[in-house]
Amino acid sequence: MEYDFRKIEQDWQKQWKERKAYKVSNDPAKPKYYVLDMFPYPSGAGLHVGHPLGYIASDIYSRYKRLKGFNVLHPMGFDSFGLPAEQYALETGQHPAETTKINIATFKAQLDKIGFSYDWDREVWTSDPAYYKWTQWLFLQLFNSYFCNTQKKARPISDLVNKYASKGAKDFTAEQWNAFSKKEQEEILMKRRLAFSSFGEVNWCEALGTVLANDEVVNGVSERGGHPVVKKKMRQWYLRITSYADRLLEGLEILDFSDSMKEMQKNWIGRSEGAEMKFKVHGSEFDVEVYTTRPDTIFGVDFLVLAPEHELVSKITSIEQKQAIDEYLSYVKSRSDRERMAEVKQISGCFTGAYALNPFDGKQIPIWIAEYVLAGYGTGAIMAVPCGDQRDFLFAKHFNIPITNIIGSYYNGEEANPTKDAILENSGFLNGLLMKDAIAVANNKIEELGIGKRKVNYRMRDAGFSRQRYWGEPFPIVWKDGIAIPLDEKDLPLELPHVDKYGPGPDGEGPLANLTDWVNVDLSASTNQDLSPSSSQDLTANSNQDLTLNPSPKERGTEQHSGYGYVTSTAEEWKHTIEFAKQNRKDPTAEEEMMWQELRNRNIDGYKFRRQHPVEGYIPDFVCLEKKLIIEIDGAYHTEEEQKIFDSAREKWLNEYGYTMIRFSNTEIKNSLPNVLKKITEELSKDTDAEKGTGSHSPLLWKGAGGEVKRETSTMPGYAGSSWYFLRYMDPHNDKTFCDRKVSDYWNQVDVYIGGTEHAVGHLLYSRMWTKVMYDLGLIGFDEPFKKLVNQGMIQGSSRFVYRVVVLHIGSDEPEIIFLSHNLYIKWQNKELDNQFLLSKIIELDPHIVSSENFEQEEFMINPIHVDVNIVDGVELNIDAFRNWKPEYKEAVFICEDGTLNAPLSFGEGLGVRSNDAKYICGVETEKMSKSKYNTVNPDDLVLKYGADTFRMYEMFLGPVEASKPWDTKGIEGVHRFLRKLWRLFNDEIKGPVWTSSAPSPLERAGGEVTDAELKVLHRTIKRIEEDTERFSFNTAVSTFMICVNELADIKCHKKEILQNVLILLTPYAPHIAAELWHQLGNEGSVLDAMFPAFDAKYLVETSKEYPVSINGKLRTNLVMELNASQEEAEKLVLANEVVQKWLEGKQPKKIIYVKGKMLNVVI
RNA sequence: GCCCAGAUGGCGGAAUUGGUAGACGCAACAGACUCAAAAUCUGUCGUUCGCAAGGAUGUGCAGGUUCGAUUCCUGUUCUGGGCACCA
Repeated sequence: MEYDFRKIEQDWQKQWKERKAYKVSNDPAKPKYYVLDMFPYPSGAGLHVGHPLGYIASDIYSRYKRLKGFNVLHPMGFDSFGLPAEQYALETGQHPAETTKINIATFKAQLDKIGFSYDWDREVWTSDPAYYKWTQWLFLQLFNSYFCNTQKKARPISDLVNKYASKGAKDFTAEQWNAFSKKEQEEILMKRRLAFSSFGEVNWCEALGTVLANDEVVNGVSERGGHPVVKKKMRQWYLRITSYADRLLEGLEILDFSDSMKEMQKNWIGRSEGAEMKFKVHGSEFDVEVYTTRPDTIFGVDFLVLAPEHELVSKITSIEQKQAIDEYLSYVKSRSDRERMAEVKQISGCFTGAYALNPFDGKQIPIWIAEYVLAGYGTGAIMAVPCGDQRDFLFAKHFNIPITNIIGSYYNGEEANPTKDAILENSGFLNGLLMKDAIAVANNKIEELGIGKRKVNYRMRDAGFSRQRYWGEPFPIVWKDGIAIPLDEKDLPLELPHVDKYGPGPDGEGPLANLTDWVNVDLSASTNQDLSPSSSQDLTANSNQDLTLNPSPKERGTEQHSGYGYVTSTAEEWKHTIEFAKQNRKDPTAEEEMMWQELRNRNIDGYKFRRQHPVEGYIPDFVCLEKKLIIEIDGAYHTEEEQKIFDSAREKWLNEYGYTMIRFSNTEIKNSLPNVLKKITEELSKDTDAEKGTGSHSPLLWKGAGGEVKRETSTMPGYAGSSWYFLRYMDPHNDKTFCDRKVSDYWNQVDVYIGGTEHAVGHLLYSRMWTKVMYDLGLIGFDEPFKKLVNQGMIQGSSRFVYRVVVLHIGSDEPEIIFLSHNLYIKWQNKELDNQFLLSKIIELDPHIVSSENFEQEEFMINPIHVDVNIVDGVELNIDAFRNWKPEYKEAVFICEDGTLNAPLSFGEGLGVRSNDAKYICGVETEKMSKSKYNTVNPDDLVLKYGADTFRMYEMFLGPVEASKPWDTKGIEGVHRFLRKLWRLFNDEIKGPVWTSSAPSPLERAGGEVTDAELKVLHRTIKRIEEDTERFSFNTAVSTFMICVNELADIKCHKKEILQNVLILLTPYAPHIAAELWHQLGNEGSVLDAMFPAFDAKYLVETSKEYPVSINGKLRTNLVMELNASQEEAEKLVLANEVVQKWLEGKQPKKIIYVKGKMLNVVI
């Protein structure tokens, strides 16, 4: 009987499905074990052999745990929101929901063929509304929580509100709090929420009108189209992960993650201890605050460096340096942080013309700006100590800044020395101190003088949580009066509306912004009638403050508000504003009217202006929204001192939102209108909207500021759904809560989590943070999601090449398509093979070609071309398959390894294969697996050809799970042979089963009593398989199985008592064949639930051993003796040994080392 | 640039606390069976000297510790991975 794996696998898969063999119940009576894979993103390309590696490993482990008696949760689902589906939709117009569905179906079909033990009843998709309802709900928990710095944990924001209302805070009293407008209160609360909204920089591409991900930006231009990309500030959502920095760091210590993984996370969090310190700017009111980890070097500071984006840059730059600084800023603008970090060696910077004063000795220190200082870290400014920091050193050298040496001979003038072991010199009160000790002394002094304080900094920043994209979870947030209001829980899920176009919305918003009907929330339709933040209902928001609202020049009042002059924020105020705007339009001054006629009629440079159009709570005279240019005409109303203050406050406010303001006097309008228009044109041509300033127009605040209720149009990023999915598997169908607490208490942490290293800092950190928040809020009972993490390595592609010979300027019309075999190509490259050889081959192919006179002068080029790895057997090309591969290769001619030609029959006789040795050998290179390199291998093909069991075992046999390795299909035969050999222990391929249930007794069936030798093989195998499986060493486990089967075959063991135990061991690895043979043996129950055989050491006990005997550490011979021989006995035997005697040459050994059970070493 | 991991035959890899380097498999070679092929089985298989017995040498490179180092230490070269809008 043959091993018909196709039938066997189909039958068993069908049976398991029908019997729900993988159904998992939440059974608290049994011990639990949770094995989880990182769920895949269902890409359109389907699976290649690299994907299942981790899945097979986890499947083996969970099946193994099941045999060990655990209730094993081993689910699978899909991370089905994401950019590729949206990109595909943009290109093809197909809705992501549709393509996602199709892709998932393909994935599942492919996975099922491999025979995984998933309970598909627990499948989750992140893009399923029933799932993302709870993603949105959890987002709201984050939104409604803050991080309590005393308790170091998340608490409901209502606690904070109560505290503010009763006790106030550092910056305000309870009375002040209660007097704040609702908007002011909300702004303060927003600064504490764990999910919060704020302005942040994004990669903005003007040409595409959209925000781009970092990897969509290459060298400052968009990956698609190559359009310029700049940094732009936009309102974004964030998670306050920085609050959890310390806990995320501490948590690592108890986790069973690889060191490199922990290191990556530590590095990412990037905790550093240091001090913040203020330097006075000479002759100005400003201070530069720097962050340093080395306050001990304070007397070595030779200059300060600000990040180019630092807010002080414009304020302290001297008139002489202004142009240089502006030029430098525009150079910096288009470069991303990553580029800036990548090109550290390129030194650039610019002197601001300003000087700071060293707080200790009053020394004047030049202030520079340079891109090596990043705005986002520390204070965005550093004190540069060239003798101690290499970057500062190079900078100083490059710009000829004198260097102060404070470390004596430790500094050699050639490079900086970051030592902490030097005794300080030239360092005022720190002189004579060891640097290490001086740090604390300096810190104390800084704090004592009140010029700074100790400060812990983190490289990690708060996690950007919004994307201006379509295919993600919509935020359960609406905006009203500039306040973010969460939807009520009963309005969840907020379903992603259907769109027809996937292009960006206006002003850099996502595609959802195009859906006007969806964005504008109809209040009457909402169940959340009052639309107030649910957790701050006890807010005694004082929104009816007696503010004079008119922001127009004419009736501007005198009260200040928010420190900016007037801000229109409440609906009530907004109504007034709009009324005023209308009024103003009807009642323009003569100058305004003149200006309007020009602006409207001229339509300057194609830009459209509006007059009396409300912007950010103000009504400017004229505004070009596209360019964010505001034109104000100073009328008779702007003479008073107070008005001037308001004007500047207003300008400041508007600048923060990215607006530029130019002012003209009425006289200018009347007398020199052409000049005015020229100025406007200049202003318009200056720089684009996007390149402008650090502030920016905020579409969201803007849209929601008008009293209307507008939906948030951003969507959540990919990691939103994946941050908590491991909990949903536990209780996937619960529509009352995200996961019942009882259920999560039972399944608890994921015991083993398997996935790639690419998620080391993204998904894993976010997921850990969410878990901690959920724990703090009492939603779950553990604060780390994954107990143990196993990283599967990448499987690389193994590319194959053919070498095409190209003859330049050949006389013939149609050049022949000729390929040169690999080793000949190498010889040709090394000039060991000349063109004459190639020539002779071409002449052999087509004698007529000789007529071409200049032929001997022709030049040759040989191009390596990727060839489909699937039509290459090892390195030998399947020539016929190649000719059929692509139409242009139909008539391909090969110069084979032995130099003979292989041409298609149509070329005439004598040009076919000349000998058996005429093989075409391909070149090999290891590269990333990708379609374009024709090196992908589809698991389906392999399963079809060899079966799922072979495929599973072969993937494991390739090498350690954690290691990256190239795929090579060739070796799969060996594993397949092993399974067939196993099969033959049970079945004679001709005579049929070795063992049949009709035979009278087990002993007769298989030839007698079980022998010690057989038991020894079995128990050694049990021991090794158990150990190897436990430590995820699946490759050695497979080899153990091979050894076991080889040995059983050698001793001709066909006994049920032995073999059925082997089958149980094998079940996790090759479930189908194990089930089939288990069944053939006449066993009743399922092998899936068999009991893992117990290892008994007594079968492995040995009494004697063949000890290796070394002389001076070099192995010379072996010696059989009692395993537990004493030192004396051993020495006696060793000295009596012939070989040892020979090496001793009559001398006495200096020493005889005897390690019991290991070896013997004679030292001469 | 910074951080991390790795380097063992023709190839994938094994060697679990320092103790017989190369398990297991692929490829290759020789042989058996066969008209032949496939399948299967047997043997050889790091390099090198030698008819052999047996030696020398060998885990990226250069050193060190040790009776003994793939394993520990120092330096060095190379390769792979990561460095926040990625599946």
